[in-house]
Amino acid sequence: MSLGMGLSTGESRRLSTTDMGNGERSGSQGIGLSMALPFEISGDMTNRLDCESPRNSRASDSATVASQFISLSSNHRETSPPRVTQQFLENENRQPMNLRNKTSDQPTVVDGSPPLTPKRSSQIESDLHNQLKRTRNEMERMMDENQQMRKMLTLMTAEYNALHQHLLTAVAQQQQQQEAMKSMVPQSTTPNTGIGNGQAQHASPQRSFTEPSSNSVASERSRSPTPTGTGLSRSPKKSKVLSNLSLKMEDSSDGKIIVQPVSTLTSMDAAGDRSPVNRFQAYKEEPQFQGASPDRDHEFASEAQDSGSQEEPSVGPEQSEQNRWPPNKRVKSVLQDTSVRNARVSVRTRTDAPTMNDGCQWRKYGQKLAKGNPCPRAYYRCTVAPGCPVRKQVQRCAEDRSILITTYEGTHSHPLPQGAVSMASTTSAAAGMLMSGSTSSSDRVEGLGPVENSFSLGAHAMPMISASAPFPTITLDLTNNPAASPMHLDAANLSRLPYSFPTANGLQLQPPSIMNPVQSPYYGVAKPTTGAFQMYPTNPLSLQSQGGSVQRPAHFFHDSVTAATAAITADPNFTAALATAITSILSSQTNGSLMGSNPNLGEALKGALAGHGLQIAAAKKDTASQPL
DNA sequence: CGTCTTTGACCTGCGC
DNA sequence: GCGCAGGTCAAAGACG
Repeated sequence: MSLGMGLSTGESRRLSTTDMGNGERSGSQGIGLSMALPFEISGDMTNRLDCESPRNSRASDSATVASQFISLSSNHRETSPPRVTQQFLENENRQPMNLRNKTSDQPTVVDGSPPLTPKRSSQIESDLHNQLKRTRNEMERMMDENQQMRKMLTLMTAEYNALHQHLLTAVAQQQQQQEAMKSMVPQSTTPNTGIGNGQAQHASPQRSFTEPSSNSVASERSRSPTPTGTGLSRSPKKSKVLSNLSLKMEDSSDGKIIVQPVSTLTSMDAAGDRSPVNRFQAYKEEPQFQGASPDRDHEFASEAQDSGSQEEPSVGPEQSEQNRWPPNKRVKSVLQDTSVRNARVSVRTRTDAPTMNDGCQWRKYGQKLAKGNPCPRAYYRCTVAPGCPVRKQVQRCAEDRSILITTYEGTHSHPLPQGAVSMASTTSAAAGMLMSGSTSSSDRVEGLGPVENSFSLGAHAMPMISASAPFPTITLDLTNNPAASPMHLDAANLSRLPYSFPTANGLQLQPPSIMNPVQSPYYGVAKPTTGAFQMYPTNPLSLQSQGGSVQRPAHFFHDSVTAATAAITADPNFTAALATAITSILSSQTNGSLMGSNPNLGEALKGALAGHGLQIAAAKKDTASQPL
């Protein structure tokens, strides 16, 4: 910002004073200050003339003032309008001289000079009268100038304020971008957001946004007697290194972070034939950020040498690299930002089964009694692939023990089994949306305290983004579907569900054709408020947070489709998640599920989405999908 | 015998 | 610094 823009009146005074040369400042501080600021000139001069002229019309003073003003004006020609200065100089030079002549005459009377004749006296009187008249005119003109200057000052002040606001806004935006970048940097290296069936891509060593795709050494340890050495121990050093790593990546990023949904393919074979999973990928516009970052790789490689764990022959290079990382450290150090690390997707289902059959294989590695819940919490690790970092926690709801709460965390580093794709893609989309967090406008969730990555939630908002934990959690509540209670929820059944997809924006998502406020567990009304959405629940039972501590009133808000449409189209993250969820639904077409029984539904959905600029990825899991 | 589960101990972060 | 709670480890036992 230039100096002129940032100058308030006070600053002008200060800077102008310091701008002055020493000579000018030494003898005329008071005047100098007023002279230095062009906007103050008229007022000060008016006062000075008003006071000094009648009372003490000493020519020397006036001459001094004039000379001072000359010197000061020459020092502030940038800020003093030349026209005013020039006029003032002319008048000022003229006046003192006249006054001096007049005053110099007075002593002659006292000193016994020749007495004034009446003619001369009247002449002097008329001169004085003229002088007074001229001075008054000058004063009026100066006052006009003063007014104009003040107007200018007002305008400049307004301009300054506007620019200042711009500056503040720009700074705030820059900070937000940096924050977003911070949270997106891990994603940029890990397109496999959430628990989707993303497979590590060779082109870009990837790490989960929740944890950096560790090949769980601990898991390997349990299977192999080979000691993994000191690398397994929790080491603060690694945390610091990785913390620096994040910063490093951030610092080196000058370009613009782009967050966009990316639909990639995962493969069951080595070539990479993958099922469609919608993922949010933040990447730099610079190509190197889409791939491996040399610096990052170097960091990882050097650290990996320290850990000294073994490399799984069957896994890819990036995975083997990850193998060398103690899983705990990767979770807690790479992702220093709480909005980035440990994003979770919680699925609430009503089932009697001990765990939800989501198509994956899990190995229980721990059980703990959590406070406030008599039901123990079980910890599972994905065992589909040896190094898969995905973990899940299974716990029954304290209030309703028929409800099973399954919380997923991490990214599968392997192709998912056929039956796990639907769940994975859904939770992946939810996690991706959660991590995108673009519409965060509220820091608090009702009754849940501060949220790192919460979303717009009004007084009656539904905290589907759970903030009870220090990790951002998105909850997919599937408990209120009558058909789902009780039911054994497997992947196929999940696909058949009339989707109740509470998004990170708090907008309940359901396929349009089944979005029925009566039948559906939720009826979400999207309200585009300041770029975010508010969700108004209709069924309190469906609103149990994971902690079960939030009681929310049931409200029916039958808003217009227009509002929902506007809300949907306003948020690219939501649209992406919407497309993903629907894609997941459509993918079940091949299984003869909901969509299969309603062949027109798919086309209707596609048409509806196309109307919003969305495309539906290929439904078949083994075929390539199109980017959303 | 290999794999999985159980469970007490340990580690870490956080609040006071 | 201490205690608490969540999360993880890893030895021991169970099971096929």
